[in-house]
Amino acid sequence: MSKELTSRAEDYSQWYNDLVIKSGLADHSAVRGCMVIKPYGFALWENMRDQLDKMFKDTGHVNAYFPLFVPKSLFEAEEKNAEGFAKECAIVTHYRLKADPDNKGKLIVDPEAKLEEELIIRPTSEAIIWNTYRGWIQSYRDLPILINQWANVVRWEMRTRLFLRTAEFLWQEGHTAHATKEEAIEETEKMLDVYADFVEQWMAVPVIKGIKTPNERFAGAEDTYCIEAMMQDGKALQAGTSHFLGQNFAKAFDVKFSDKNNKLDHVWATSWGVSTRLIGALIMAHSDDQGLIMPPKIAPVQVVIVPVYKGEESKVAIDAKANEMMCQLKALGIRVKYDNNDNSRPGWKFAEYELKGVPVRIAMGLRDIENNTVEVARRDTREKNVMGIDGLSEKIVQLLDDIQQYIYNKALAFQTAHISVADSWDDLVKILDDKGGFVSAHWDGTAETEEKIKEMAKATIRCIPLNNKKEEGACILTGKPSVQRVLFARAY
RNA sequence: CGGGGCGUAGCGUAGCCCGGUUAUCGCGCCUGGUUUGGGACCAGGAGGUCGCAAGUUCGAAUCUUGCCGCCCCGACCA
Repeated sequence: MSKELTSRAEDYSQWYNDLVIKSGLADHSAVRGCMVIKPYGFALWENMRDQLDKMFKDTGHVNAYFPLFVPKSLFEAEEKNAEGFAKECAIVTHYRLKADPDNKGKLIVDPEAKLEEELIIRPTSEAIIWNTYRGWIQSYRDLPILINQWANVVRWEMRTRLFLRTAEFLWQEGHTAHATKEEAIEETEKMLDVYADFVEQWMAVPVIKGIKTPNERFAGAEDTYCIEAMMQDGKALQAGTSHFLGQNFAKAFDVKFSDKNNKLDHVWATSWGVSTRLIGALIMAHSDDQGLIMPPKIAPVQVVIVPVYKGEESKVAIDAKANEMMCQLKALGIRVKYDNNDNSRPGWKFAEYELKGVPVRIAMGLRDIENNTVEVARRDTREKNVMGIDGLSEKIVQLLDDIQQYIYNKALAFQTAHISVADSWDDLVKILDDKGGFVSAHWDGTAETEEKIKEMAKATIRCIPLNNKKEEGACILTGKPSVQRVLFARAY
């Protein structure tokens, strides 16, 4: 493995790829477009998943699991949804292989084993879930249903990138059913808030909450709410979506309930999801040319202790002291690793844990044993300080908090600095070209204009921010009247 | 699917234009030793269907044809 990471300035995209692979988060696999999530990457995902799962449960949701396969007839039931996903579906057509008579040791698809009805590998689970809900819902007393599932889905993307866009990815998808429109909208907004809280407070990535334009809406939704994050190269990344589905799926799957007055009505629905793509957001929001920078709250390892030996006898003393410190840190709930592997030297370990983004590194050598100190280095600022061992654990807890706050503030400052206002077409293009980031500009509200802007400036409307201030203006492209500004950006 | 690049040891590569002993070098790996405060050093060692297939040739990593795969830029998208 080469020591050097491609720098962000040199080639941002290459930096990202190098970083994912060299830090041990994930690797390309033998399957086109599919990645192997390695233990370090999966540990990160588990921490994210566990926290989200807790937040879902705290808001009244329960987990369930639905099949990977969706019969084609169910898949096509909600027309817009089916149409939206049709061109990126993997399809199972057969259920058996057999020995190839012309080619010893090889297998062929058994033509006798063709399925009567093709099965779609879920790109999302609305169809199979709403088909199931029909049997669960008769009365308003059966509502609401607040279910989440942790699953994998497959979307046959033309071009893939580790974490950001893979053919198969892990995610969670919430699917809720409600008696009233108001309640469903409330749920949609509530889950958007959960996502925003998680991404900001746990991942330390500031986001902008908003609503998608009809063009950018989830296929089959009445409204798509989203959180948008800003990456260090000035490109936006959709970090999570929460959809108000209206009665579309209830109508497609004939899911009705009797209200208190025995009046029959279709059920109101929401769905919401975040995926392993969040890991991509995390990497691109915080990391630097030395490697990853993990937010302490979800870092697989929060503190690493590196011993600096000098001769055999020092090992005994340092190991003892380090183990004692590790116990104290663990007692405070800190995820700590003591790396006394003697195959690599301290300098190598320092670089390695910086690459992996471990928030705090403690180096402990003979010098420290004598002085009752350690060297504490923080990954975010790369500052090093010699600190006394007494009362260190509590200081480390505080330090982890400080780091979490610091990287959030840094990302927020970057985001704020990358929200620009444009009042002319030339300004819009110039800002997108030179600086990147979000550009707040007027838009006449038509899909045609949106499409044209996308073609001409390669920028999409990321969202109409929630609580957007109403403001009379002229569309940046057509000059037609506009009632508010929207956020444009080039995006992942 | 269009444009560009690339496939040689676990990783990164030289050799290819102009065919010819045993395929180069670095990292990593194994054994032993010395080391350890920012990616250690010495000695010895292992590791290769040169992406696959066919062709040309006395002889192919090198030339020809076909195929496969990957990466990057676009179109599609979370």
